[in-house]
Amino acid sequence: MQIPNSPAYHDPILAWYEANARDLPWRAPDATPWGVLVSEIMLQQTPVARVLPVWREWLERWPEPAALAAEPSGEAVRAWGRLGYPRRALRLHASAAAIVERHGGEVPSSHDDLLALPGIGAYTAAAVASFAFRGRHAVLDTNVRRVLARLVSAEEYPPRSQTRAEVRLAESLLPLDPPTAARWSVAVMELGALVCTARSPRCVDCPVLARCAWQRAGRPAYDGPPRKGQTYAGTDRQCRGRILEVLRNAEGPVRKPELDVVWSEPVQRERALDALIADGLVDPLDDGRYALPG
DNA sequence: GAGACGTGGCC
DNA sequence: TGGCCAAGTCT
Repeated sequence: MQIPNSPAYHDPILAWYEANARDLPWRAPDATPWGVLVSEIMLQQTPVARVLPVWREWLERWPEPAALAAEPSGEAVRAWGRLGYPRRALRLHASAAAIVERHGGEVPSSHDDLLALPGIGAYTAAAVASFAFRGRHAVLDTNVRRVLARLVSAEEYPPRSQTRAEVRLAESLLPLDPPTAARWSVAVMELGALVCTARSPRCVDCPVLARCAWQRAGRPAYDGPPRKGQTYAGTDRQCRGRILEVLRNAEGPVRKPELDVVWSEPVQRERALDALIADGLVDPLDDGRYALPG
């Protein structure tokens, strides 16, 4: 389905955003591209409320990429705290180093240069290029995908994995003027986060309710294939989390028994520890102890 | 392209 | 209670 670039969609959503946007620090006028980049990595699969305090600590401690790059990667992992998916901290540290080496310490503004950084995929490259540099890029995150699925495709949820059709649709809806496109992108994301939510959407507050295809169709329930539910208890992921938590909370290197106590099943425990080492999240010392990477 | 990868809050 | 969900990326 092709929808022309249309102010009929743009104006109500942009106006809604002006009136309803959350006052988030990475959206402040004095937010730097580095601050935006850090926020985008932290916000991957992680709610805003949990990101806020950690983001403030990071930006105070490492106000620019060079400051982070100058520290051991383990410090990034430790400061990551309980945000989850700690490989993100490692990749952010590696990105900071790459920014210093390849871009003179300045976060690059081009989508291609951003995409080349570790931990930055299509979404994050588009988000940073848009929100930090006011560029014109299709920003297709889970919020935008859901809004477009409903507003245009009359589906309660978007497909399981992103399709070319979704990308084309998002691009076709992008305002022509780059700064306006950047504003539009963040506005649609915010609409998805606050109104057009996954469960119990607040349609009465929607600025484009009258144009919503899903609404006009009678809000039919999702009838596609079951969406993946992630188990956690008893998994390697939980085991890895326990091990890393010990290391984060320790002052320095710890002995093996201190790690062993967090998981009773030895085969899984060893597998998880080996995987953490392979991922670069844990450093096995010569003296047999374990530490966050140096 | 399916599966791995953390953590916690909500209904 | 427990499944679902949260600004994804990588292999």
